[in-house]
Amino acid sequence: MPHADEIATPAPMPEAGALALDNQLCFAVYAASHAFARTYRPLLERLGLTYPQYLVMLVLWERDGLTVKAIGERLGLDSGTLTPLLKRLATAGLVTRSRDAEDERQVRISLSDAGRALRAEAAGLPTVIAGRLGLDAGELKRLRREIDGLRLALDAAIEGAEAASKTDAGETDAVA
Amino acid sequence: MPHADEIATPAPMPEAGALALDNQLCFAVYAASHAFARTYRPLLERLGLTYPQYLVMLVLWERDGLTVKAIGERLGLDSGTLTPLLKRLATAGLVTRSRDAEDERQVRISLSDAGRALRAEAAGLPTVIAGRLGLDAGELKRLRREIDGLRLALDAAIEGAEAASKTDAGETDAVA
DNA sequence: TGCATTTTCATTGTGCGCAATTTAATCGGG
DNA sequence: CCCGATTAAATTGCGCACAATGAAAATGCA
Repeated sequence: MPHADEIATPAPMPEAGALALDNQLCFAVYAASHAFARTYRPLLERLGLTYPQYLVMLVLWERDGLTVKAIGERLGLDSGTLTPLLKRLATAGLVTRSRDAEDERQVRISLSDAGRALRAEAAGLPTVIAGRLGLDAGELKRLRREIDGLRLALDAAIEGAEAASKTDAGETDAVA
Repeated sequence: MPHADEIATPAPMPEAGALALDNQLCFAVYAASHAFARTYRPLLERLGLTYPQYLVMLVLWERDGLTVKAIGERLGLDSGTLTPLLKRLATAGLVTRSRDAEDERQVRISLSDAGRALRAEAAGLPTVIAGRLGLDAGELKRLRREIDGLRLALDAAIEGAEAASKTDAGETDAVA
């Protein structure tokens, strides 16, 4: 190798570090998302659910009988992800899948009795997680809104992203 | 296509909603993480990288010649994820994989010339994303730290999570 | 009405992400 | 020095996540 970099000092690049991992907001979000999933996993395992399946159940507990498309819009997932996931939920006996009689293109997802009953089992989960975070309800709400703002800004920017080659990045040299 | 299919099933659960999707901090983080990935994807495609591959490159650009284990600790990934990913990076000619002579168990990942050169191509990416977020550097830094705090709190709580059956969740009935 | 277009879901293929297991190398106590 | 325990990667299996494609049903417009 050209340089003997086995010496103690790290950082071969003394540069400011727009590319520094620890400065990346995207990595913080990526890592936090995995941390949530890791935290939920053992709790959801007792309910026989994966984390994405839990999200689908949250949607259905709010409004039963949605179409695959409606669930997908709520969660930002497409049929390629949802179709096999919903089939697994159906195999587990938590939902039923049936073609809509009025529009045979649509598949409606309905909770079974077991699926409805699972809601009580899951009711305590968010509070357990919130407790581990050590934040009060107000802080959690504020943070959630800020992070929702990130998603909204990114999704809004995706529209016309390829249309605009003009760098509208502005003058911030901040790091995301 | 207007709505008009909502006749049959109005909201079955009028309850306050610790389980309401829109109250879930975890879902906000989950959705934001996917939004970042969706935003980066077309930009990274030009570099021939996926988003996780980009994270590995960020790590290697900070310090070359790390072991698989060290990369995994930095990113929170295990060899089951990293081994095939690193093989793809090697196939793409961005890194080389070699057994450590001192400890044959370890595999060291070293940047190729092409891998080092790619750094310049990626240098502008974070600023592009930051521009789309419409936040200044200070806001980005504050948010990143708060979200890092979430990950730290969750990871800390994972230790002894199954050991402690006592609910030390405190008195908040907030929602995560 | 006829037919192209659009919508909805399913399918295929690639690439994570992680649990569980395997293999090989190293370490450590007797 | 030997042998069990530990460690690092690799492997296997399953479940997302998403692009691309396909098929069937509904829509719309000449």
